[in-house]
Amino acid sequence: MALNDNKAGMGNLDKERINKVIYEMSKGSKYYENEQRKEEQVKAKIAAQHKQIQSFDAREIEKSELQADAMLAAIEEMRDFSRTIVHIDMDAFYAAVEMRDNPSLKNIPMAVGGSAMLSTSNYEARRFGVRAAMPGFIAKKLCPDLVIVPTNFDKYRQVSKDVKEILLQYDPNMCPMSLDEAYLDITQHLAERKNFDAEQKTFRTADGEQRMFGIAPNMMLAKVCSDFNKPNGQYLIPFNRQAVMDFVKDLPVRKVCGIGRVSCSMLGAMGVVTCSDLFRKRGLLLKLYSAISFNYFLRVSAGVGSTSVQRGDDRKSMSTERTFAEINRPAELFAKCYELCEALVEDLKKENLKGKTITLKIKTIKYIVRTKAHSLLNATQDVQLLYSTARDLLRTEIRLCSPEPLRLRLMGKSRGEQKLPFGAVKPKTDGRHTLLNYFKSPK
DNA sequence: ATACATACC
DNA sequence: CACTGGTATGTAT
Repeated sequence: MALNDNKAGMGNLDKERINKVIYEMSKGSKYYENEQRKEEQVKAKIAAQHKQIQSFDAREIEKSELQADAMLAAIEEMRDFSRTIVHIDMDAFYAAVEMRDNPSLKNIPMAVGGSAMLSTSNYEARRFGVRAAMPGFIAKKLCPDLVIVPTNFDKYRQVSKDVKEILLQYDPNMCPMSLDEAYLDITQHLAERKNFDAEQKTFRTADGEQRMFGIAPNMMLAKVCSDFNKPNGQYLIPFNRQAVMDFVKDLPVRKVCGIGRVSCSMLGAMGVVTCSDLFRKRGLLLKLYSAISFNYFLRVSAGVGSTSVQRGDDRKSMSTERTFAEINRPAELFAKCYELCEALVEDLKKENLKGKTITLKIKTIKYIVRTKAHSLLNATQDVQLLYSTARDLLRTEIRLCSPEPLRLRLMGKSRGEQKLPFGAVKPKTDGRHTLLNYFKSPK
């Protein structure tokens, strides 16, 4: 429940005061109670892990270490310095666009979002501890002069599109991860530019946005780099093994994309804080984690990541969800359910897609989240069929609750991709957490 | 296949 | 007045 200071712009602020304000605003709320419940769950997981660790003997761990070393040798084989990968990240993107369009916002603390939730904040606001994913009303407590500008996605989409146009000149296979970040493989671009100084690569865009670059031999490292030297900095990891190992040596695992708050505490509980700790504890980690996770940890410890920048295949799911003031009367719950089906179908039709697995997501006023899914025999984009499926799932939930009412604050629908029958399996060069990837046959 | 958790922006 | 919304993926059953 404390301030997340993993990100940039939070260097010299009064964390203690900020955390106190956040706590005062949150404590006693249903939200806070749920967060505490979740924290307890994580603690339980750590305790279970601890118990498991105590059941291992030293010889087992040594054996696992040897096995891990063999895996590491295979990873080392795949180490590749032939590509130059760039990760670009538009700093405080939404806020930057708003400041561009209204310069009077430039020198005052400002954030984009609403009183319920902020998407991002400018650097003035960050000085007060105001940051992305913070509710606006808490931000206002931290910084009473904060100006909150409503989100204007269409505008950000347009700017994002303009920037992508430019990036495409550097890499036609450029891979956007969101409106404000992308990976590029500029190997080809560099080869075509003679006398190009690798240490002085710069991108020029006409938009005036600030942006960060990470330049490295792979995507994992490039992403970490782009977070260095904020704001508007760039950071390059030299293309040799020693430089990579030096970089990774003291790098906190939390900085690595894919290792979040929970994984970080689980690892921390066994003394793994930096990437080199992942190597140090490889014997133990092999025994504790799945093959997928362990392989990923080993790669991180070696500073090895994907070198293939390419857009993913088709989308795998599409969803719509909405938060609202409590609803508990069945008639209203069903009406909301129908409304969401309509909204989802509208989105499906925009992309001419159908769904096979319908998932109903609900969040109670205590913030408990439940999902119920049902797979149809055939994919559909028909509102009535979607609704009748979702309605049945909702009815079951209402009955399970009764005679108490089902008291909700959120409802959502999603549709899972129709599984295509003729998928071939191909080995994936990398993947954050996956070893295998499924090829989808074209529609 | 289903449910739930984690992670990312 | 008030703690999002969208997508992917891992883990467990």
